[in-house]
Amino acid sequence: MATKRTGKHLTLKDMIQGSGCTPRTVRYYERQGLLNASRSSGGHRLFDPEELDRLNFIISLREAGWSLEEITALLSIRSRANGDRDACRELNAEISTHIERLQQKIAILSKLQENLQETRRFLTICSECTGDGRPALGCETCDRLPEVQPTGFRLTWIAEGRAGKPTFDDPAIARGALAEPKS
Amino acid sequence: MATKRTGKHLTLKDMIQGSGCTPRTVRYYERQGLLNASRSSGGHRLFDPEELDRLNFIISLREAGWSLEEITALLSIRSRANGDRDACRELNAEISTHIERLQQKIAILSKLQENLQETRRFLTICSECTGDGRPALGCETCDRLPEVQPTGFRLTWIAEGRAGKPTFDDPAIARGALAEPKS
DNA sequence: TTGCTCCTCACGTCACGTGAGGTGGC
DNA sequence: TTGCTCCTCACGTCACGTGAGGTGGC
Repeated sequence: MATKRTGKHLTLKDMIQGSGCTPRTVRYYERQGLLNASRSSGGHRLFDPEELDRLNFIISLREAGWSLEEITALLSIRSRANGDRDACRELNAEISTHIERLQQKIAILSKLQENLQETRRFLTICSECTGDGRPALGCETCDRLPEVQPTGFRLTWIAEGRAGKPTFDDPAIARGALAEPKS
Repeated sequence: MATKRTGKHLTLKDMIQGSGCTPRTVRYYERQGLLNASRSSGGHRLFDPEELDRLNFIISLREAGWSLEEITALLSIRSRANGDRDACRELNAEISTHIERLQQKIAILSKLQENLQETRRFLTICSECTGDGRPALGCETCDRLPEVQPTGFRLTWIAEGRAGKPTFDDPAIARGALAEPKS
């Protein structure tokens, strides 16, 4: 990486390139006190290299759903505590609850992932649909589909496809009473 | 679950209890067209049981970082497409990119989780700190800590603990020139 | 000197939160 | 009738986005 340096400092651009976030976000975090920056003679922000690690840490905590206020609190535990013994205990407790929340979130996302993968598998069945064995009222009782269906499939496909309209453009269906204008 | 029913419909309360979100969120989603509701004679919202599944699906997609606009688009692909053949292809593609994004996000959160778990392990070392072998300027060069440290630890502990102040309340340190008022 | 980047207002937006004041329904 | 829940404004907030108009620095 060709990180342009002003002395040993990073510019706004370095921060952007090293984190993938927007300039606005970096400026915002600095104003909120989450990042520290000195200024060049022309007023440009100059960041200590460590601030990039800090930025990336903040970004992943944000991704995990933490608010900026919670992140600020986490980062300032040691400097605001009554001595290091307390700080160590407090930080340990705080991080433990963060880990728990994180595990719950990962569990939710993993479930969603399975749901979507199953949905895709079901759509593969539908992509080979010929219209045979499917009643005129839609896919709801199609005998090519397993009875137990993932929510994603039910909500994006089954529920959106009823209202009595024919589904695939199979001639046997298109000839029926419910034929619709085709594109 | 004692879901109170008005006929076969769910009330706002049922939706709240079945999803864990706030009333405001349910109302907001309905106004945005993400949920459907009929009304009782007194103007209270009545939801079809399927709307609760829809709500929970929306919530997990939100948790995964999707915008309401993206969710709306995903849910309406079939009803807005030029026929089901197209809809099936489009939905499949859309879900595939969603799965990819989701996997990336899960990877980021898993890394963060490891980072925090490692940080906690390091803090355990610090909780047994006696002050021996640690220089007066802080923990930066403490020989009880491995050289390679997780970012979480460096940012919440090391970086917040320098500025030349003594760290643990060890008498040998407290006697030094940099002693601070203790609580 | 030219380009690209940076700067600060200042208003906009997304996804809700939070009262304020009034009504529904067991 | 009493309590609890529901309703609709309407303004607030969090974490930024998006120009507008002007300057810095290789």
